[in-house]
Amino acid sequence: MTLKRISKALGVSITTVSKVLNNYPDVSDNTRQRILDYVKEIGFTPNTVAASLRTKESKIVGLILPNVNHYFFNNILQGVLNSAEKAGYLVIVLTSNESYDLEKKHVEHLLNQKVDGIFISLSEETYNTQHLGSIIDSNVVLIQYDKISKLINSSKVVIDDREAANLATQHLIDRGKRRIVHLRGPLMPQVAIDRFLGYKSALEVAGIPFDQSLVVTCPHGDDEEGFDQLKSLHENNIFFDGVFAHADLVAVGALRYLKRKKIKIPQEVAVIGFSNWMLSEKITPSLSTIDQPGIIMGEQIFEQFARERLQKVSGNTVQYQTKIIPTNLVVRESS
Amino acid sequence: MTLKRISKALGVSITTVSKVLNNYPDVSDNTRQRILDYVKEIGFTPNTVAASLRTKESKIVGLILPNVNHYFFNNILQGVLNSAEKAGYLVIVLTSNESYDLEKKHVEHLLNQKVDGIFISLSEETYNTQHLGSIIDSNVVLIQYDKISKLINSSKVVIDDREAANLATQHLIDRGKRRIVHLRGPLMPQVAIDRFLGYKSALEVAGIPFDQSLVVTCPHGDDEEGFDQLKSLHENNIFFDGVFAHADLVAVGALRYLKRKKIKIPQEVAVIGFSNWMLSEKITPSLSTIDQPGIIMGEQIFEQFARERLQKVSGNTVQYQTKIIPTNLVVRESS
DNA sequence: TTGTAGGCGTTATCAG
DNA sequence: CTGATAACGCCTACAA
Repeated sequence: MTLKRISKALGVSITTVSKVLNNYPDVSDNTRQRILDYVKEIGFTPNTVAASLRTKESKIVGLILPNVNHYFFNNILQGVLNSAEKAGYLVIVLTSNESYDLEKKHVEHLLNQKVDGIFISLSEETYNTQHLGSIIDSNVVLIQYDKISKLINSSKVVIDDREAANLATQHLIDRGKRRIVHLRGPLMPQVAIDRFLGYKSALEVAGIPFDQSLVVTCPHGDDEEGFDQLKSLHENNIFFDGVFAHADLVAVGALRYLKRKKIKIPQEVAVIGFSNWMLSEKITPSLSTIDQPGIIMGEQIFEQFARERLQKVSGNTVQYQTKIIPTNLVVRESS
Repeated sequence: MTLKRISKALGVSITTVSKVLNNYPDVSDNTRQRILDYVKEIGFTPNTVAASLRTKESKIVGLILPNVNHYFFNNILQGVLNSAEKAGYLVIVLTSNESYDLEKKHVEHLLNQKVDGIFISLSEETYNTQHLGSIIDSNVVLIQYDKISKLINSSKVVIDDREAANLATQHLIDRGKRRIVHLRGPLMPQVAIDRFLGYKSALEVAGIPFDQSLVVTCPHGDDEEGFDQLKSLHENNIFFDGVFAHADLVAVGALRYLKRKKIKIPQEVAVIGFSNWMLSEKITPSLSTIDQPGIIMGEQIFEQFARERLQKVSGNTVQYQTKIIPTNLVVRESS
């Protein structure tokens, strides 16, 4: 079914049908009603593809996630989907699997597909950002979230990782801990750096000397790493009474080691994670952590997009904004 | 950048450029190379929207999930994304939130968008299936997965819930348990019914009398329900030595109750869940469960689509297939 | 108030 | 081997 067929069936022009469907005022009530009735009767809805070829507006956005098997990114997805649905937008979802090549390929694909916006959290491999430049050149709205490049001019939605890590470390210090291990993320991405800096600054404020031997990396963020790293510290007789892990799963591994060694949690060693995965409240002892409100972030990502898009089509100058989403300390049994 | 601009820049026709880009053989090597070089130089890629208006092939599929905050559906998503990426397809993701109205709206939206295929797991509210009929009428490939309607003629990808539940119950029986509680899902959807039937048939085969008082529903599938239902059975002095929960999270709640009451797991009561969530191996005691291979299912969903799509465009008659994905019993500490 | 005509960027047919 | 031409379905200045 097309406008053409409808116009033939009713003996009016294609234009008139189109006008009615797009709520143009210059159609007589009589004709309008006739068309509306017929359209409803046959259940017609216009071909979005043709419309977007013409109008250069697809009502589709692309969301690139580093992966989908992560609680935090699920929530981001959920939040974006919520808001997009309300605004009548469709969302194309892609995962970069932390690969720069894939990420770049996805961006190109989305650009060919003429999406109205692209939301991206950079892969851990991404240092070259010219694919982000090409988004901007294509006049497509770019929103960076979570792992962002500060050098690229766009709206951003992030959490204050440094502040959050500071909060977590501060909490352990408040519990009387002074030898706090930091199981940190990989060396490069900004989030891992920021969390490390937050950790360091909390120590500094509390007048606790920084000890490099207490900081070890857990690049994959899984529980094996947490287990192994804590084990090796322990076996090397490095004393510690607190653990701040860059991810809940890593903290779970740490807890597992402590339990195996019958080390009392939190009396002897207190543990705090990062992200507030669903599992962190289900385990024993339940895990203290930093709650990253992923759903809210996802919603904010879309809101930013909608705002910018509006500015763009109404010819106003586009205002980039950086939204910093507050995190919460969640205290449970492990600290 | 468009074909037109390229053709002008090189002094050839639009047609020729298009032919080169689509690997038509009837272009001289010389011209072909010239065009290829230029296209690469300026980094041109054709506008997919225009192409799909013309070819009636969008290279986009729609995936409707009941929700994204469920480990199983995440894996489905992951699997579909994997296969779609390889085949050069884009995936629009939507969640029905178990709402029939939303589901129907999403289907219409996808149809207007002229997607090549729609993959759907029915919401719990869905009994009317005429929106599925309209997918078929639109000549769009429909693949049903997980929660399906048997009445609708389409390819299907499911797990054998009945067999899986039978396996789980059988396992508890093998462990010497005879009074096995079934924490079942809501009354209506087929999956919950099938799991219940599997439970029942395992008892029957083992010659254990079925006791209705051991079967209670946990409609939301969260851990509170598991906890509460087990508590109420226990407090009503209903004896049991095994628990088969319809979801891992429910089983987690059950474990929590047993631990609180210092009931020995698995000696006094053995527990098995369903789905193999990530958390089920992280908790103590780790949870025995049925592994639903979501990623494989997702990949199969896309493969089915690709197969059917090929049959359709090559003019062959379409063969509907039902793929039953085998599940695995995962034995851990709780049983 | 209604309709004509041109074009969005691509692909497919067919003639040269 | 190359290119002119029409068409996909819709929107929108502009003319009637």
